[in-house]
Amino acid sequence: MDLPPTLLAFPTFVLHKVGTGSRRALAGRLSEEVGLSLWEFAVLAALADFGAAAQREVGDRLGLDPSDMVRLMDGLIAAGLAVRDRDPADRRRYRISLTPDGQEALTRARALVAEVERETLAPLTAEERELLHELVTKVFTR
Amino acid sequence: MDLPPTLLAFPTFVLHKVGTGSRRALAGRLSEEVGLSLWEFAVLAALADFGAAAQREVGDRLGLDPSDMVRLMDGLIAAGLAVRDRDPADRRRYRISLTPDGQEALTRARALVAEVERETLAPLTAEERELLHELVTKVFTR
DNA sequence: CCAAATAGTTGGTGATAACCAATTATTGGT
DNA sequence: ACCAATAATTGGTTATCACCAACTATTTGG
Repeated sequence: MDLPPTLLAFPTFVLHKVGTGSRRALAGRLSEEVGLSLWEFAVLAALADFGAAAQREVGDRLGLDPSDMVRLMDGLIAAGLAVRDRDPADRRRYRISLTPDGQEALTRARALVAEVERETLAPLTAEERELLHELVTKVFTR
Repeated sequence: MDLPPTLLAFPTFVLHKVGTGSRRALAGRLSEEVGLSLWEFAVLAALADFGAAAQREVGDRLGLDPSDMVRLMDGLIAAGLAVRDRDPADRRRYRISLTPDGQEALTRARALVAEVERETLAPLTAEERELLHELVTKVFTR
């Protein structure tokens, strides 16, 4: 694959290529080695970071449609990684929380993500990785 | 959308978010303002950068399946942006080349991409944009 | 109390990506 | 001359993404 200089001259083009490449690699290994999809990992991370929450709330935070959230949670619950309890104070809502298995899966996933990321960013020094992180974060939180 | 710190702590996660975000923005404006898809833009760029070539060759360079390449070229030819001539030296191959209209569309597309990119990377200084470009290029050409 | 809003669920849609197999026309190697 | 390889084409598949409408159950504001 020998891409045209015209495209490679655009930072965002290369950025997107790197982004999708690393996402693909990560999705594959996360699925194989921990049995999680990227979205499932994101939900577990949200539950760990923000604590138990309504299904809607987690979806909103991740930018996920409520209908997609239902199906995602179905999977996590079937896998025993999360539980869905009705919020007694408002019985429309659930209180989604991590099970011990979910905590453990998240821990393993986190380590794997870090590992795959180290591999992806191997061409960079530690300072460069940090710098890259800062730059994209600055763009992202525009 | 309030993403979990666990995810934001991964450079590649933020990178991917920025990549897809800018791609979405670019695809929309390129379609509206120049009438090109991103793949069509890529093909025009390849033709301009590498000169007339066989359909297969352009597809290989861009990492595009031959069957998808056929359908993409059908569109460009119908729009009058490229022409498909049989290579007289090997009549299995085409010689794909840009028409004047194709050249002109590419010029406008290039300018638009640069403009959208400036908007996307607005939070960065010129030096930071250059640095970001270098860093992602280093990762990409692992 | 009643209407409107909210949480969750179900069952979709349309776009795109990234393939793959089979076929036809043509060429190159031996 | 013949066979294998190549270029292009056709007609698919599978997965994911990012939605949307309609519905039920429940709560809240006026």
